[in-house]
Amino acid sequence: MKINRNQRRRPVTPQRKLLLSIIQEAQRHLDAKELYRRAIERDPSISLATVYRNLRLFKEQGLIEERRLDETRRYYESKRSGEHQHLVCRGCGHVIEFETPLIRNLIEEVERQNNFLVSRVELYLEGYCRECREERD
Amino acid sequence: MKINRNQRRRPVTPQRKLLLSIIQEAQRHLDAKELYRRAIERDPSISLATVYRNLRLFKEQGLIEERRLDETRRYYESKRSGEHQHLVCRGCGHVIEFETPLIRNLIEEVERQNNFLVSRVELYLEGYCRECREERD
DNA sequence: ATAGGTGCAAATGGTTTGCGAAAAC
DNA sequence: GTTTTCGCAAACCATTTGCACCTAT
Repeated sequence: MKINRNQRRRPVTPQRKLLLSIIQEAQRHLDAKELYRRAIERDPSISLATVYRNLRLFKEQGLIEERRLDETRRYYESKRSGEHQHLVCRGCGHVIEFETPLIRNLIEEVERQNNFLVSRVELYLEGYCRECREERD
Repeated sequence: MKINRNQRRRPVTPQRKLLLSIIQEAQRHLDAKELYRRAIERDPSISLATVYRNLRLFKEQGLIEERRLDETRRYYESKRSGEHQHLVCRGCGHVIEFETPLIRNLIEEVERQNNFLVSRVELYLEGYCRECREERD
């Protein structure tokens, strides 16, 4: 049986421990630079390349999720149990997470209609939150 | 009254005509390089910078839609009437477009629950098409 | 006449990679 | 002792931009 990249032996390095714990403690989604900034406070010699390499590894191992919340960067967050999606305000940039059971129905319908097996779902909604709508008066 | 960028006078240049007609005739989503390749066949002196500048303009004017169908590039397509989403096969890379009324319900629920006004929807589904599933035997 | 567009080449910015030294197992 | 990772600097690649010239109105 072929052993794929994700199942290979993976040494536990201090850098990996540090990065993963920062991601898990974080309240918000982090991009690579922000993760690097936080990591450097605890290990000043860590490099940005290591951050990128390990983000890729964690993603392949299914430990974190990658999201695109704007046009430029990729954001990461620790993988949690509930499937959730994001709502981004064009006014203040605030990111709201939400869950809805309706998305499962939708996926089932799409799978049936297209004879497709869905393995990844990313729903991105953009608009205006209440505060930003009220401000526009 | 302030005139915003999208309402300013916009000369019709041969480059713009060419680019827009290529996008409208295209069956598939095009990225900037592919659009450039096709444009150069009809106007060998057109530049990639002009392609990018006009893609941005067309997008701001609402003539085309921008989508992310993979991790690297941005893809563009002519804006059509029906709201539709994309299903991308991880096996063969094939892109299936679909529509479903369920997504409107979903958005209404999300708007109600979060007191949010949604202005852009992007649902990205990834998985395996029938052919690619059958091949894995 | 003039605001706006074009082509070119250089810059930008997020991400990836080659390499020799160092660490994990 | 062998395999994998690390830090560094350079490379990559899609996209953007400064500039001098050109074109649509």
